Amino acid sequence: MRIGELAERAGVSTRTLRYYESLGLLPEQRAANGYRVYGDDDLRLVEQIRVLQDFGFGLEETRPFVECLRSGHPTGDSCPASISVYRDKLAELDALIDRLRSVRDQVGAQLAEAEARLPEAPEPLCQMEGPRE
Amino acid sequence: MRIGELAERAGVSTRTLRYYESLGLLPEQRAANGYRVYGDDDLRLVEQIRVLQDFGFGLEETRPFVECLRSGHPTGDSCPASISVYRDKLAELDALIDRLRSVRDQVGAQLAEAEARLPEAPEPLCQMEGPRE
DNA sequence: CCTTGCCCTGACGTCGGCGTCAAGGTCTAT
DNA sequence: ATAGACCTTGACGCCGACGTCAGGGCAAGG
Repeated sequence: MRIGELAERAGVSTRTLRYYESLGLLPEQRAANGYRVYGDDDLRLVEQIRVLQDFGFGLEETRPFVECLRSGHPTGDSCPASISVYRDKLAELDALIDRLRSVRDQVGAQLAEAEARLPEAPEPLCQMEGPRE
Repeated sequence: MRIGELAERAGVSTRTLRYYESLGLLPEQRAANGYRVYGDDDLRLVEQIRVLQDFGFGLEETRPFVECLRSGHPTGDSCPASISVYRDKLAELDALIDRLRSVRDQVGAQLAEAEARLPEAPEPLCQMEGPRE
């Protein structure tokens, strides 16, 4: 399989695949004419990367998972290094969520306060009261 | 007050203040020698920007608040445009928090699953059982 | 031969919020 | 007069994950 097919099957651009390769996430296998050549296992690598990216992982954080897969393990998280990244991410997420909730509450309070100070025309579409015609 | 003093009082760099000015967030008042000149009300502008930034607002989102203050209102959120930004931000925060919670749960589930598949040496510091010496 | 469709490398652009350096002007104190 | 502390503009650098363009090669069909 060449890069275009892998890109389509994985739902990413060829540019993205070349970028992953430049980071060492994808192998550099080439055909005689210089074209990149991939197998089904490489599709699995890209899928693993995408799943983690959807979770908000940076590409560097996907590296342990990718290397785990490439070393023959059945899943990317079959290795201690991947587990460790999971744990770090969980802690990071918890901290972030807490911060965001705090911010949310503060913004909510500010909004309520500001609305209370500005109790003007919530419905500018109200009717005129003058005589009709 | 010149830019260095305002920067120190506001707890930001002079570069930051010039950047704000380039965005039109701060006024462009100059002394005869070309130096920027600020008043206490400008300190309030910067403080307003900083508070909102800590909440995760982008600089463009602080603009309504800044303009509200500059137009003479007692607080930056005394204007409808600011209220509107508050509302948008609240919705954005709620959506983000929901997404993050979902991700957190998924990552947590993946972690649990991976740990279950890899039930090896949780405590590598366990004692050896061979004969001593 | 020519087009079409794939592939290649290299390099600049994007977004936000500045940091940092360069090269110079201004004001104050000694 | 000169040092030192302040100020000015201009411009490049950074981070991440690519998008996009330029300029060219390879392979197959008509």
